[in-house]
Amino acid sequence: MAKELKELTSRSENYSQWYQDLVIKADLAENSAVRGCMVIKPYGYAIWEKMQRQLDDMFKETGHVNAYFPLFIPKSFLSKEAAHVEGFAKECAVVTHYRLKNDPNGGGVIVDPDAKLEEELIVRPTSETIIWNTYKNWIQSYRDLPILCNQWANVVRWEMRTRLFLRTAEFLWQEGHTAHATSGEAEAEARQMLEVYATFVEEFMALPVHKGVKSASERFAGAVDTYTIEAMMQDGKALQSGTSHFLGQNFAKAFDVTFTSKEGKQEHVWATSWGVSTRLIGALIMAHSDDNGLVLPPKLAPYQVVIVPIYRNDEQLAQINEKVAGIVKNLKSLGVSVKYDNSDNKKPGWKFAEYELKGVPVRLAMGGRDLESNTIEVARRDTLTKETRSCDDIEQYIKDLLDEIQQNIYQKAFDFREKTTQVVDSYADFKVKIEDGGFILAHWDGTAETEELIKDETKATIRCIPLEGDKTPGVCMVTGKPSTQRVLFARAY
RNA sequence: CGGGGUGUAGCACAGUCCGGUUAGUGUGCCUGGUUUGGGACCAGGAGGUCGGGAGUUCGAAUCUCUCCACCCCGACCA
Repeated sequence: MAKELKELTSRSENYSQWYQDLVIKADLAENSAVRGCMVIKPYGYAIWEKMQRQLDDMFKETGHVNAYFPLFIPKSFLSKEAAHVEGFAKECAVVTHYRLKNDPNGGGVIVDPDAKLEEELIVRPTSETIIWNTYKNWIQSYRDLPILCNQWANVVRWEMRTRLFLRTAEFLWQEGHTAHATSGEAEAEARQMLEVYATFVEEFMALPVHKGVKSASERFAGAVDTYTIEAMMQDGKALQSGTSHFLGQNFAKAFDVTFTSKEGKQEHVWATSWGVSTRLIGALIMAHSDDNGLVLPPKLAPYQVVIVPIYRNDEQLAQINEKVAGIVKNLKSLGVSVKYDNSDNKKPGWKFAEYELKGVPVRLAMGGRDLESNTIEVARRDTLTKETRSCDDIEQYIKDLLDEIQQNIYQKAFDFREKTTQVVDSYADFKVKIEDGGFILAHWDGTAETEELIKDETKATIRCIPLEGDKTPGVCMVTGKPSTQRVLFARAY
């Protein structure tokens, strides 16, 4: 079994340190020379690429197309939607000049004071404003609708405190921005994309989520309704993993985007926006990994299988190379991504530890003994178990095993979530149970005051008002006033 | 932005309180050899603006001021 990894803090010892260590040791990302901004390293970026490819396919399947809008937003645009500016103003990077010059006092380069911009540019924290300013010109008639655009981009939010993947000043994401003729159609779009996100996170990230709607105070700045998927991390804190907003006519009104309806009337356009970010990588890490390192679900692992040869001399290596080549070929033809690591500058033991740390779902090892007996050693990352099997039909076995691992990782996360979800009826009980971590289902009177009180006293927030599950009415655990259904509480990232 | 901590070789750290030879240790790296079924061993070698700047001093990794970065706990947030 794996030796205790040097320098990887255990989860029980210090969960955030474990997370931090893991991101670095598994070579996913590192802090950069720029405050709050990370360098995503090749292995981490490979995971993002897998996520992107899958999500992009799902967006295309639901009728969306990709486009690209500017990084910079004129300052005046941001202030057109009152709630929006209120929500983002405090965390915007601002471009004020367009030129540098040599310091006449010899101190390198300085900002040229003569190159001040007439109007400052905001580095986008999100693109609703620049996009709706653009859509204004694209939309005249109901025939121009719907517009179903997505963009893959980077955005900047000047956060006070950052953590690799979970919260960085710059992050990568996709943002969908759609325009519709009717409220119902926009609402359906927002709900559809929430489903797309939930499907992606559950099926590919192997992470169960609660779908729901945000309370007013947790709503996106400028939205009428914010839909969310909420996942549970191993330390008992919830992570908002994707959001889809029904924006009503707020942005259409702010940017004066109207169309002529079939009936010949001028109407404001209805909108949605929806996004997921590199934060998902943080969720992936925190949900499944263990004290030995990453555990990646096969569907998102940069490579699903790694093969390590064990040999005493060049002749034996040549024999193993030949034997493994056939297996690699067959695995690839079954659609399995595989890396054969026969590099001579690392020892097998080192490779075992390394790929375990990097979360490769299946590791195969072939040595002299296996050559003799036509066998191969199969090691699972999720259970850390090993078995020796015949090479006959090993490829199909591996393919099936990958499905099983995907399922097992999901099941483990699901069981954990269920185990850590509690139903609570009294506020006194809530205050006790919230200390256990996990989700709490409780009745709430629907007011911001009660929500605020709970947050102040317990640090727990309403993650969402679930769309599915028990809808039985009751009474608020704090005020005793009527409640239409239980809502989902947790402490959150 | 408030409180706390850290910054010395690629990485992890000691040395700082109490200023004084040539700044150490582990690991990693390079060379040679032996090894290879869970992070190998021996021998030799290279590698440092002690986070940046200013100051005190005959002398600063060490004292003072200042700036910067990172981590932890808060407030804010995807």
